[in-house]
Amino acid sequence: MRLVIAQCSVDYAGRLAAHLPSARRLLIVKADGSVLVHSDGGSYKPLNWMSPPCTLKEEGQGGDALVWTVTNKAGEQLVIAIEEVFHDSAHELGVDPGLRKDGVESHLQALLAEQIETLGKGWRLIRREYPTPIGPVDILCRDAAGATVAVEIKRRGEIDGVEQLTRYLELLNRDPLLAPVRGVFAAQEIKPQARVLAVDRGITCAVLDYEVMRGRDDPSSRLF
Amino acid sequence: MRLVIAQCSVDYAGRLAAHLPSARRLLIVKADGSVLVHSDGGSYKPLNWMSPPCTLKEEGQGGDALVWTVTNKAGEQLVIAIEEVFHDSAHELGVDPGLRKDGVESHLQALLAEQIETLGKGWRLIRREYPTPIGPVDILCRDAAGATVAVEIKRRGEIDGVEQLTRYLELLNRDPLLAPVRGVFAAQEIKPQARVLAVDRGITCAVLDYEVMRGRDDPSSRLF
DNA sequence: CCGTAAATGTCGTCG
DNA sequence: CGACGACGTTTACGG
Repeated sequence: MRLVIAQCSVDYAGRLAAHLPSARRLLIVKADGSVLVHSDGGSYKPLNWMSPPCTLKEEGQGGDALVWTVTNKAGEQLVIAIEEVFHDSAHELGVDPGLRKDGVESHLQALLAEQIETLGKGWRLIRREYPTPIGPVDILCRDAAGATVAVEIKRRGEIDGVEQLTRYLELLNRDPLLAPVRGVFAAQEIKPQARVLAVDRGITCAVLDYEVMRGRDDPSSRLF
Repeated sequence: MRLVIAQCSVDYAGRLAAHLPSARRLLIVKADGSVLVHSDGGSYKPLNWMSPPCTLKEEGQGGDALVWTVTNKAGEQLVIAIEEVFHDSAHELGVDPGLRKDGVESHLQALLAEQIETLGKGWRLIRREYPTPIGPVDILCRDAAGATVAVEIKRRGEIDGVEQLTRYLELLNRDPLLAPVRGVFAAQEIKPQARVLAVDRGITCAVLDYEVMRGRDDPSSRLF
């Protein structure tokens, strides 16, 4: 990894065109050739960048002036005109062992499938990821009376999720072996507008308590 | 901006829990206190990070060992345990003038409004960003026969966009001065599932060629 | 400040 | 390799 602090201007020509006027910035060149241009604020997103795989060509322009041209397979180009370099260092980092995550939707889905009676006493799981032509339904199950229920799970329940569940319900209800199928929209948090839309469509809302569900979980299935 | 190359392990506890085993990594501390943890590969996204506003607390553990604790307003924490430091430098960068973009959806919308006959001979623009209670319709126009048409524009046409247009159409069709209103889903690229859904709902799909439209553009309206 | 829509989204997963 | 959905999405924009 190479770190450069430099006064530079940047142009990107690819999926769109973008331009950065001259200023002092951090340039990062990673081992895979990718380049990031960071300012001293904003957030984790660089001002500009080129994703790997790509190649960096460095050309002198006389004096301190340099031009870096970064090109990827698709022909997208990032051109960095360097006026002055204030810092330039290289470092060996090696391969990163990578990130372990816990608490995402897939885990919520696994927990709810295990503990389907969270939604109602006597409920039984049919299957997770029940396939339909427009994609899998998170959970398909039967309530105590034997009626089919489709469950859509989100970490944060917003309008999109209600739309998604609505599409599944429309499709599932065309299947005479399953119909009538009703819907449950389950999330750790449900936005007011999503709840209004769900209720308007006859969909039940269920707020899930991740910590409680995790507490009831079989510990062998935990990540760490 | 401070740049540190260090052997470190990282834990994040916030919206989810995440852990990074010990490895050599780049740590960036920006002027606003935000922290990025980068490996020597991947892409522009850090392995882990804390967005501003946040505060960094640095504590010695004896020897080279250090612990950085980064906390934000919501109580989310990023804990970086540093075993060994290989590089540590600070740099003044100043405020960045920011990025200028060209070729995003707003530009596509402007071009299509200018060249509305791309969608059909004799079509006339009513207006861009036609307001409705649930948000503005990208373009409202009339076809050669004088029938109202609502156009939703995307760079990449996916299911979300069809849903969005469907909501607009439902609303617009309640207005007796406009009804019947039909829909056109216009994008540089339309995904198969989005096309299926659109056609099923009687929405016409139109694939836009940005380069061709740009060639026909009035150059005075360009950003640069 | 909240809600919605866009993004050079990026990233995983599954066909 | 493409399609699809999640994301600590982040970010910009409007009310």
